[in-house]
Amino acid sequence: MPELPEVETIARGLAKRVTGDTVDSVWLGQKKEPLKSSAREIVAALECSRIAAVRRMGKHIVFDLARNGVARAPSPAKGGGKNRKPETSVPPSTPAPSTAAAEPGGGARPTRAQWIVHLGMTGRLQVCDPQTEIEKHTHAILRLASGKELRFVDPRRFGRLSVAKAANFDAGGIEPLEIDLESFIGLFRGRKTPIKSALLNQKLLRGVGNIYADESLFRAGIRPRRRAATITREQLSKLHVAVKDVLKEAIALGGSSISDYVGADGEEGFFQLEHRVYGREGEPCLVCKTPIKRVVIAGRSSHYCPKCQK
DNA sequence: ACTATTTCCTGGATGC
DNA sequence: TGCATCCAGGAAATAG
Repeated sequence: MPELPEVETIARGLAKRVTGDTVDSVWLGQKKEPLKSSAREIVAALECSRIAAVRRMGKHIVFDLARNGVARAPSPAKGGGKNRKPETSVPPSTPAPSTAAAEPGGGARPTRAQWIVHLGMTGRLQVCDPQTEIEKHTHAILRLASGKELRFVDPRRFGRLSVAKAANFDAGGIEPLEIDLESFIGLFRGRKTPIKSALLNQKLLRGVGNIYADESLFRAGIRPRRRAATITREQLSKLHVAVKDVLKEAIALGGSSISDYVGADGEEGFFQLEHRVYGREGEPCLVCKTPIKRVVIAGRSSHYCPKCQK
């Protein structure tokens, strides 16, 4: 379940492998759930674009795309949205025959767009050779000029693909690793919601998920159900540090993972930050030996030490 | 304007 | 062994 540290790790791995490469063609599966933008838009943005950069914003992976502004011929029928048959896809479209090539380059403005990938719970991006067997639940394949393929696989389909045409994707919220103390405290002012819910709210902080929310609250000594507005400045100050520390430690370890996580290459195996409370219901607190409690907040399992956290 | 709850998905774990 | 049930969780949608 990729949260900020895992996404950061994946984005770095992808950046190493595909930056500078060009997307020759795109195949999209027939399942519509993973697509937040239309298939047509996604294909149009990706095909013939160069991957200028790969980076993380919150839990999103952002591919910055660049392309010289040569007017391309309208791509051949993409199944027009409606009557898409199963196994629809975008044909291995060889770049449209020369309609544009003759253009003397005059007024060719570079265009910018972004491909946004959210991995959801089980999403993975693999960089592999074309002959690698296509896994079940593969929803997108980008064929790259280098000969490699970039594939999006997501069994549970909580992941999402979208494009931002003007390269103006807004991930909402503030990066937890960048926020200063006063802004951090300001996020919670006047909020009656449990602090745990506030931490998970991507419009406030972007990138904190269930695991790191629990771990941060443990380190700060705050119970997850505490109403955000009732927490003292002093405690929020501790939380500010705790959130950053937890995320930084996890990034340093290459992202932690529980089950569905696979690295950018598709290889298994990342070190896991030792969880002090997450998933440890009933086990002794590592500080005071009190059994860790589990409650449900906002539909999420929330773990805390009833003695260390107030 | 907020906050709380429900919904979407599949595979793995559990129970009988 | 087989089948049903439950659970995990991010974020959008819905309800209060």
